[in-house]
Amino acid sequence: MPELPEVEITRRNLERWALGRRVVEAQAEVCRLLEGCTAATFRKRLRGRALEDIERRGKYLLATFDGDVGLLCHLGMNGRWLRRHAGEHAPQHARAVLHLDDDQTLFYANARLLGRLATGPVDRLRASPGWSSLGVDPLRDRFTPSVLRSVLAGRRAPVKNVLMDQHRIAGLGNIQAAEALWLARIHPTTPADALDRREVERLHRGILRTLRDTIAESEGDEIEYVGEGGDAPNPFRVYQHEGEACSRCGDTVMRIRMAGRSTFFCPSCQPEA
DNA sequence: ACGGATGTTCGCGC
DNA sequence: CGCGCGAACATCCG
Repeated sequence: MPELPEVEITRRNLERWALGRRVVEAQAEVCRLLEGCTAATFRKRLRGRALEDIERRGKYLLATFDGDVGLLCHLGMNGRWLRRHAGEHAPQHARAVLHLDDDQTLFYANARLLGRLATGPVDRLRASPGWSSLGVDPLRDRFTPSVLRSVLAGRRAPVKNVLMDQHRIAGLGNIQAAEALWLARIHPTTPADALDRREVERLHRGILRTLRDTIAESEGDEIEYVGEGGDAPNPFRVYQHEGEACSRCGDTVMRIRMAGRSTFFCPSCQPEA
């Protein structure tokens, strides 16, 4: 499920589970997620290291261990970090494992192998293309309406596509972009540089609101998940609500295709320019 | 069975 | 250089 909110939840989980803990054993499956290191170097670099910091930028996670060892991680479309206690079985599609010094085990599971796992000196990981080319992170960096205006400036492309361009603004994906645009009452195909000041301000608020609300929502889920899981209802405002009534105006939510992705919007609340 | 899925990267045509 | 598009990746779910 990973866009910025889920990656942030993952970061908090890892921090809570493992900050200050030592990795007593590490393994990784040889697959295309593993970048620039073999299963042997993965193990050698991480074994014996204590986790000192876990940070997020956009949809990337960077864990720092003592001895200047880093683990850079992208969850792709399906990736997750899960915790298991001693004796519990590994999750499906576990691709990497960190055994901690308190008998907990952390699993990186990823069914589709979309994503990335890289180890190495922290500075080298920070300089790698994925991390170093990220745009402004709305929850981490200084993110004001004027910063957003400069992100959108000079872009004729549809505003939704620009919002999903990780090199410009990092962390929004197909869901969060749709949600932010609905909150801001802006049609997704509007050329980015056609937004006026008021619209940019609404979009700025919409981005922060959907990210914060989704994070809060996911935290609530975690608690409920411990018990039993029925199917949670769609927590989003327009995403995947095609054919249903817009919760704001009652008109029918539409779906169009943009750059190969389903794009949901309300034709009344988000009129085409 | 078929189509679509929360991501990124690459090649192609313009 | 930049943009839109489609494909590719491998699996799951409805």
